[in-house]
Amino acid sequence: MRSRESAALSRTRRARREDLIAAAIQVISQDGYGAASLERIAREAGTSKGNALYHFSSKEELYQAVATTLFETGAAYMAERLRAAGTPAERLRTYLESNLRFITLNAAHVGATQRILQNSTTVQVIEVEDAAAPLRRLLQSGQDSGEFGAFDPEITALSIRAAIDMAAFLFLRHPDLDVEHYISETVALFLRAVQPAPAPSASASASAP
Amino acid sequence: MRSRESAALSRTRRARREDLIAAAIQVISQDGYGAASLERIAREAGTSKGNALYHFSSKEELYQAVATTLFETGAAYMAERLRAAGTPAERLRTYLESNLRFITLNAAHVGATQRILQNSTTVQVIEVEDAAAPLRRLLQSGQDSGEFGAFDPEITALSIRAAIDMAAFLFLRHPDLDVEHYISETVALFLRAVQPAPAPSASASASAP
Amino acid sequence: MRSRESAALSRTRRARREDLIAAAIQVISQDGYGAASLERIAREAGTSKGNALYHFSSKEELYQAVATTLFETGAAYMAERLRAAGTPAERLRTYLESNLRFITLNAAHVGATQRILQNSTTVQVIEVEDAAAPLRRLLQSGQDSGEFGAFDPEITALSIRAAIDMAAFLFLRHPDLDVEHYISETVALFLRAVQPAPAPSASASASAP
Amino acid sequence: MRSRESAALSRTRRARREDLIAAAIQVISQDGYGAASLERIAREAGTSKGNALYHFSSKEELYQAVATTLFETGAAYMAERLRAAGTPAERLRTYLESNLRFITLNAAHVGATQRILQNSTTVQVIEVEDAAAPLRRLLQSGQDSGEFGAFDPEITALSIRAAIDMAAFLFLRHPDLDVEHYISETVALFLRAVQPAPAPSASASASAP
DNA sequence: GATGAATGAGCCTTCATTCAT
DNA sequence: TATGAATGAAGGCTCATTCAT
Repeated sequence: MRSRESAALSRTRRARREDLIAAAIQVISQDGYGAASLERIAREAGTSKGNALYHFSSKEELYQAVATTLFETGAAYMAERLRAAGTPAERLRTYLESNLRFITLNAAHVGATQRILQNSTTVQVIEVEDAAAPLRRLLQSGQDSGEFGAFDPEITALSIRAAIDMAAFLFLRHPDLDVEHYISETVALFLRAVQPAPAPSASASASAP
Repeated sequence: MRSRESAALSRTRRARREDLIAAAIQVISQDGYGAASLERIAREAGTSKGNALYHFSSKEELYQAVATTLFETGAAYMAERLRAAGTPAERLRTYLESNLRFITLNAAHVGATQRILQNSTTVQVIEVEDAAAPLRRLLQSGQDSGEFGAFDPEITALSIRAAIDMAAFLFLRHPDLDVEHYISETVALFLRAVQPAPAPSASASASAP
Repeated sequence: MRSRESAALSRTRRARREDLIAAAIQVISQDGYGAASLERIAREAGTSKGNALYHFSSKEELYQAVATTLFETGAAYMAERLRAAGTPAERLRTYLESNLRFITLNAAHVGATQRILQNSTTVQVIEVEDAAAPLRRLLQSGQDSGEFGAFDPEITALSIRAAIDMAAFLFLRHPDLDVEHYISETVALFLRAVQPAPAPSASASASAP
Repeated sequence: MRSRESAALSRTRRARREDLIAAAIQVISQDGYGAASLERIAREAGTSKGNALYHFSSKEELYQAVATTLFETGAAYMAERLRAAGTPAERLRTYLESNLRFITLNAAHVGATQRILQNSTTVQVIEVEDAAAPLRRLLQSGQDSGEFGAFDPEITALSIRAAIDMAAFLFLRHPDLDVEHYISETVALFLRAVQPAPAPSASASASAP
């Protein structure tokens, strides 16, 4: 006779860890990084501080898990969307859309991880490589093909990354934001920015007759 | 004992406060917000924890002073540059240039203040208004005059602010960055982005034969 | 290591709290209110400052517990003694005797609580009502029945309370005092004081011929 | 031309000390013993912490001065009133009246001194002798002359002292108290208490038929 | 797996005291 | 005399971590 309670008690190791990761995200998002003590997080997860340290040998390790799970799910999410090749402009659109949509779906997780990475000295992201590097290569390929205009791809990549990285806090502060509108506007903004300059022909001045 | 250091001893109250503000910026920039204890900051300023609390009645007040001095100097810096009116495009250029140049000149101060505002619950910036509001109005005036294209000025303003706010950490991480190049590229990027769409001439419609 | 002290280790939460309450009483009685630091109290209880704050969330809460336990035991002690009704004189005798005897049995606890109530701004006693009120009513009932003389029951009650409240420090300073003698003398003193004035007969004026 | 300011600046040493003593009394009475820091007291006296320690070499010395001035003025006040001899009953009346009246006139000073003596380990009162001793001798002389009844003079003296010592806090808590009524009632209370037992006349024995 | 108890380090803050001016 | 500046000790409290059960 396996009671429901026994099912609850036999929670697998993984489930408990996920509870704690979710609790850490929740506490950091709600009360701030500074207020996120192990005691507080464990209580949020419905367990004890001692047990939390049974599943994660240190607080830093729990925070590392928060970051790692985010990058794993994020990478999986975007990998399938970015796989399909296309023109650089299409790939830039897909990159922005998938990034922003993933962030809107995981705003608390993203925001908490950003706080952790900002404040922790030991938590590291696996991809040590500059987060803007893939984007820079994408922009360069667009310039090589003549589809994009002339600009410093490094700096442009950084500006695009800034807009993306800001999104989590934007959505956390304004939960009622129209996500689709925000995404399409941001995509359009940067697509305009990377377009080649219009030929300085008569038609250019024609817009202000 | 230290009677020879009369110069050091005659330090006025203001000088000591400035020392402590500078030390707080330095420690936060160098060792991180979490490592910035009063003891550490006071040592960095060449004084004692007790004396630091003699000049600032609490740690929060010291942090508030870090934020306030930044906004005061920042407002003074940009006020004279933004005073001169001009076309919206010129004003956007000036806004971006003065913001970014001020940040490059005060990267540590800006970065430390951002960390403080993120982590402190009590430190407040005087201008409660949304930091993106003046920018949004600037963009709207450009649209009204027909100089700028059609886009959501709120979202565009947020993206521009994101690029600006990111700059401090960028310069802190990469002190060897070519500041002028970075500024001119960023300005050009967003000026392109707000331009009106080119007239749907033959070359433009060529993409859909 | 300490696995042999299973008795000590199995101490329940309540036992540890009682240890700390007893230690607080001991330290305050012995070294004074000002010297009673949490560190000192915890050492006296055989534990650490951190653990003391694990059992009581603040020093004030520990002090509140010192006061509360005193009033609980005191109320229980006197309730059964005062239950039995009787003439006002008998009830006054019982009130004084039970109060004073309880104090002699708990002099350190009473004295420490008085110091706490004098010095703490937050510790409160449950019975907000004036401590002299029940005594005042007792005196009034004696006057109504004619058993007591004419006097201001409020002021008399205050004087009796003063004698009672002083007792704890008296016994702490003079541990060798004859308790029973002290109690019976104090009872007799105040019983005389509340007696009706003797009839102004010849015999009364005879003492001053 | 001696301006008023110069008069203020040339305050004599004694005047400054008295200011500080008065400020200490005020702060202790108003904010409590625990809140009475040197900084707070000096500010109340209109001077600086450093200057306070110029006039009193330590905080304890200031507190000692608070106690000493009280006992000097108190002794002077009562000496002239107690000088005139009389019957023990008259002297007891005078003792109580002068004590209580002095306390009502100096309630804050008396209360502050009591707090200081309770909390300080070093402040001492000059008359180390038991404060109740003169009273005990007074009571004994009344018993020797047959004017007072049979009771333990030591314990009675302590009860009377308790009523007196409580008076300061009573008046501080209830500033609207009718002082003269309080004094006359208290005097009458203890005069009754020390009277000889009434002769076992018929009316007295009537209570035990 | 899980918990309560316990510890020790570190932090902010208060405060008496010292000292140069 | 008087003050501002500075120091160091001490206190209450938080918290990550350890451990016995």
